[in-house]
Amino acid sequence: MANTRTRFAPSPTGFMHVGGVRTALFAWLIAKHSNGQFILRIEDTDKVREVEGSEDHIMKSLEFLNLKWDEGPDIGGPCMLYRQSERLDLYKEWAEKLVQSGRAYTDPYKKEELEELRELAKKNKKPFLFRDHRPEAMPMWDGKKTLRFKSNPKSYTWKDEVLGKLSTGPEVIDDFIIMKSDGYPTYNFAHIVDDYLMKITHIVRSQEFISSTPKFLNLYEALEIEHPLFVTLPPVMGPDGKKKLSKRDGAKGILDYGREGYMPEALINFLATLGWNDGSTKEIFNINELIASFDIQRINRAGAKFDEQRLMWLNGHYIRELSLDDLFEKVQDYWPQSATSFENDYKKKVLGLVQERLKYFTELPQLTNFFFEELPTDKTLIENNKFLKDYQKDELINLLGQVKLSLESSDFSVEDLTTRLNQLLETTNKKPGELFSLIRIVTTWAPASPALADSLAVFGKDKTLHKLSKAITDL
RNA sequence: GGUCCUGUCGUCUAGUGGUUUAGGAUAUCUGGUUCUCAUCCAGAAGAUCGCGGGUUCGAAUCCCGCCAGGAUCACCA
Repeated sequence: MANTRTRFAPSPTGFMHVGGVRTALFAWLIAKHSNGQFILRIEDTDKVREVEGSEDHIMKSLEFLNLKWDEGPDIGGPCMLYRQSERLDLYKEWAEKLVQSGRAYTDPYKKEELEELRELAKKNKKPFLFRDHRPEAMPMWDGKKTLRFKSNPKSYTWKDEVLGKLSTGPEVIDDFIIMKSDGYPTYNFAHIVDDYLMKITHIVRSQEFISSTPKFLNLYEALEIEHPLFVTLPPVMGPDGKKKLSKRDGAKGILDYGREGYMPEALINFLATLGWNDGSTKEIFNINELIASFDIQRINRAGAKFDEQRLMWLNGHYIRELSLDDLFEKVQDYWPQSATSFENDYKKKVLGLVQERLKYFTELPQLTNFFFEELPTDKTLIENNKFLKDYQKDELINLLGQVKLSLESSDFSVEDLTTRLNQLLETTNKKPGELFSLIRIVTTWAPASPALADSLAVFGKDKTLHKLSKAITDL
């Protein structure tokens, strides 16, 4: 087998959502698994739909996941140019070949004429085929008019590396446009020429291209070139699990997930197992394990839903595996506003307490804000607490008074706080559910917080005592 | 409508004729970890393997039919 070369060939027509990135990842993994090359090619042949900044977004998305391309428009490579708009001469040259061999002809129809023919076919409930209307006289192609491929309709059976044997009849093959009137090639033509010239061995793309594969096969034949292996990926489904994920249903870009605090490692792990598995019960794969075990034969056929729940679990897993210092580095832009004036040491202690409950970084403020600011007194937290709801105000104040008295002589180490809290259980004759709940609530005024002694130790003596005093007055 | 693809717990999936009373993960629920949330541990519930025929001693696995969902039929990729 030749040196494996795969490509990711997006068109710069807007921001790329996670489904596109999944295609890129699979192509990248196939290349890297065989020690081959991964090529980035920009298919910018549609000047009308082109959106400024798309190419940048595509590159940033891949870079975020650390999917490096070996050849591409920014770094070049043996094929020189990796933007289709820069390769127009090549397409013209190849189109000329087809014209000369009688396999391409100038399309004489006006847009309205075609519309009419289509309408007519629809009226007669017959499928429209352009080849039924091939012009008698074929005008010379001057490189500026629309050029159509003269197809040779026939049945095809071909092999897809994922889907296996696929076949269709001649009715799906028609004369299609290969060069547009603006001088640009269509995707249908350009990608075939480029894949050949760039020595691509595997075409990795998703299922929407299955139905056009027969006409590609027809074109490969006319061009007298061999086609690469077809690797058809199952679709990525949206939240309803039925339709393909799309921007309209709120599909996000990979950089959006990055901004929300999802780690590249988690996203890669998630995307890789969306339509692929290694056959074992292994769920967690780092990038090297993926490269080593990725196998085209184990790509699934059925569509897989993009399930954010699962992504969240994976991200939480990767966050927990991080060292505190590494995590601290990564979350530095995600602290609540109120944390700005605090020392790094203090923030690090807080982070240590919430690391195991963090699922993604933008959750950080709601998990930690009470360590940096005083949340408003919320008596419903006490009224709705199953242990505290029947207590009289006086009792609560009395308990807090005892707590304050004991903690005044604590050194606020976790050990000493734990000892004193346990002693208080005995002296007050209360259950942990009652006493600890009360202290936790009045020192944080948050619905949830880390373990009590740990939290108080981070607060420190002054703040804790202040909070207790304030609670005694406020209640 | 034509053509093609797909169909196993809610979700991601294992399974390619017989250690399958269909396994794992996630999500959900319960219990434990001196309070909450989370982690971790233990456990529960959850799939008549899309449906109906057939082949076979035996089928999620092979064959046929049907159904459902999806993709595609552009001077878009």
